[in-house]
Amino acid sequence: MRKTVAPITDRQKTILALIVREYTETTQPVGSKRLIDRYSLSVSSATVRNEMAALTDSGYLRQPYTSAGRIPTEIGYRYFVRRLLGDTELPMADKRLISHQFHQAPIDMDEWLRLSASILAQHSSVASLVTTPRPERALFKHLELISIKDHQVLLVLVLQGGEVRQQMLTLSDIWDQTKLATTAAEITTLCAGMDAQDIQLQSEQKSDLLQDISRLVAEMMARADEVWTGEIYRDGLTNVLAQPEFAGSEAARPALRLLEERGFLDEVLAYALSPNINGVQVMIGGEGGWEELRECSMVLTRYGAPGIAIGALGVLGPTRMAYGRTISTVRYVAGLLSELVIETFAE
Amino acid sequence: MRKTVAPITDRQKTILALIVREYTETTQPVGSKRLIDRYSLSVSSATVRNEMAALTDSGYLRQPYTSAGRIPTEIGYRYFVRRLLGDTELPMADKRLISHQFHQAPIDMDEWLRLSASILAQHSSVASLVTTPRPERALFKHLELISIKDHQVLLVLVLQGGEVRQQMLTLSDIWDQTKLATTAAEITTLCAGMDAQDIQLQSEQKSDLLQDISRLVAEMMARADEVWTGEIYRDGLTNVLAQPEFAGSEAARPALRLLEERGFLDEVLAYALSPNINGVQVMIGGEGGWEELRECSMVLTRYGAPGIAIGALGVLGPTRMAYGRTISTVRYVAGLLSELVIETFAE
DNA sequence: TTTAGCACTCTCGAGCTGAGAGTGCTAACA
DNA sequence: TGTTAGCACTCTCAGCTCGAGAGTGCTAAA
Repeated sequence: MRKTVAPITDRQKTILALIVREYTETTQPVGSKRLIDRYSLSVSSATVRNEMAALTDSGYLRQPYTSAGRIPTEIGYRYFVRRLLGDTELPMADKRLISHQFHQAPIDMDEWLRLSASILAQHSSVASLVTTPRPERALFKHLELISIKDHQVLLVLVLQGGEVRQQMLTLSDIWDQTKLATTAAEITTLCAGMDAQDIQLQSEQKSDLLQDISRLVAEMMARADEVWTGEIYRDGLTNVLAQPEFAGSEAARPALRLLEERGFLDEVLAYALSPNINGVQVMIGGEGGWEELRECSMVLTRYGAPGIAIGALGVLGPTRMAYGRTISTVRYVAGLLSELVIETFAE
Repeated sequence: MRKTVAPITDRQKTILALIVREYTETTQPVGSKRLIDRYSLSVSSATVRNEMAALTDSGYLRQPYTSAGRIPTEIGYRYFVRRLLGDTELPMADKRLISHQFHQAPIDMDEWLRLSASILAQHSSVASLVTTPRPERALFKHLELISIKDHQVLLVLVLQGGEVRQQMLTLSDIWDQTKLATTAAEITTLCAGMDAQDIQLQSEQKSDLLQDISRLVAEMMARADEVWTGEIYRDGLTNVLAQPEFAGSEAARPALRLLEERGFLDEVLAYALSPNINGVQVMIGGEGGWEELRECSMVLTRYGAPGIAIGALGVLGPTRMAYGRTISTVRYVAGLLSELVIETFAE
């Protein structure tokens, strides 16, 4: 037997895993008797009790009150997810179901994202979160200037990957549509494939309208790199409220409130999208440092393809959530969306 | 004394109004004693009791249980809102506060709408709902075709008013960017200012690429008329949960669930936008026929300017809501947004 | 028509209680 | 030395009673 950081025997691992499983199913503190009744263990309840006492000492379990059953602590959940859970695959039946829903939807990225959020929410009874995909770095594709009225001009900027950004602007002089079109075409040719910085540099050598516009374009692209102005699809917020541990309590409200706040979402998304993070991330009990999420966990991942377009998706639910199922669902949906992104945006 | 449809004396009106007011403030059934204690009435509690009994018989009030105080019925609320409330103005201080928040925000319609939702939610402690503005009927402004890769073409359609719609399409033949640009310019010239139907008709006289594209454009515009693909900004969903009558109960969940459902939102918006409806609409206790909203009310209105662009905004809260304050807030925010729409979109 | 008085009704929270679940400890056992 | 049976003990929870309090409707007098 090798030493680990947290000394925990194999039997204790088994018991911890069973308690997590039982607790996520029943929402009730798990006692030694119930455990051996339901999982035909080859030891007696007294032995289980000893092991449970040991796990409690080590911090993996806790008792809500003296002489009640045990429930996992955050540490317990973390150990379970990172060491005991392994890589669970979504059952074939579920995969087929989800894939079917995907392929009968209309061919429209918006609809796919909405659907993804809905599937995640329903499949795991949690709140879900899906962003639009976009290139890691905004690259210029096309510019259009459309005269609206007098000094008012609509600037339509198309980025590589097909993201469209528009902005209304007021020019100091009046230009006719022909002049605007020529300018737009000129910039389109000059800036093809450039990023915000390149365009910024280049704009300094120009003059007049050309300079103003291309500087503005650079600004818009810089903003596109920083702030996620894309839509964020949410679903199943009320699922969280339906969880028994939140019934009749106020505990879920701050967590849901967080999902309405742009600042929080931006931080979470920035984390999920940071390039040094790979695979599905699980944040248990507000690990990230949000007090409001104490009784919640998040399962997050990136989707898409580097160099083409990436987005983030994830799920927020009670700490007591079916991690195996949720993680594999998140992973599977991310996989499907990645395929769609590649199909749609591949250059 | 003249006969009315609902025979109700002036004193009964006063008492009904006071009960609504007191109940919305305290969330407690209102008794005769409390009423005369707090509002120095010139009659005794016994008289009030008699009037309350009469109002109960007529259906304006009800008792949650025998010998408790009274609370307004839906009928009571409706009578209050339509006959007793009058046109309340938002206090000057509130107006200034809101207007200030508006004018220090960045000049961007998206931000304004988000802000409106946030203001509505905070100001009345309810859930809010704000749509993007758009023309009553989609009118063609400009078309752009951008070659993405091989057969893939990005179609960018600009509608009058500046709404931008994009769609990726796959053509059977490969066309270079020059040809695409020429085609787009041609359609832009031919279809300027037309609506979906005109373009549909006209497309029949053309051939090939021109016909395919303009037919597609007509389709997109027809869809723009029917379905609200614009964003819907929501805020304050958790405010509703914070209301005491929903604390520890499941009653608010179905109502919030409804706000996540596109079908419901489309119906509500269609109602708020229907041209024969004017001013602020109040729907009390799920008047529209949604069972889930039994304990909720909605305050809805249209904003914008006919012929330019219109949108809808509103609020969902408990039946026991501060109608005066809410209605005037909704009206005021709609007014501000209308101004912004006119400034931004005026032709 | 209004009012004072009064008996009556109902809720709500506090306090009590027994059942039940689960524990930790001890001592016997393999 | 690890495992197990037995047992006394602890704590929650649902159900109960009960009295205070709020509010009513009725009656009879002003």
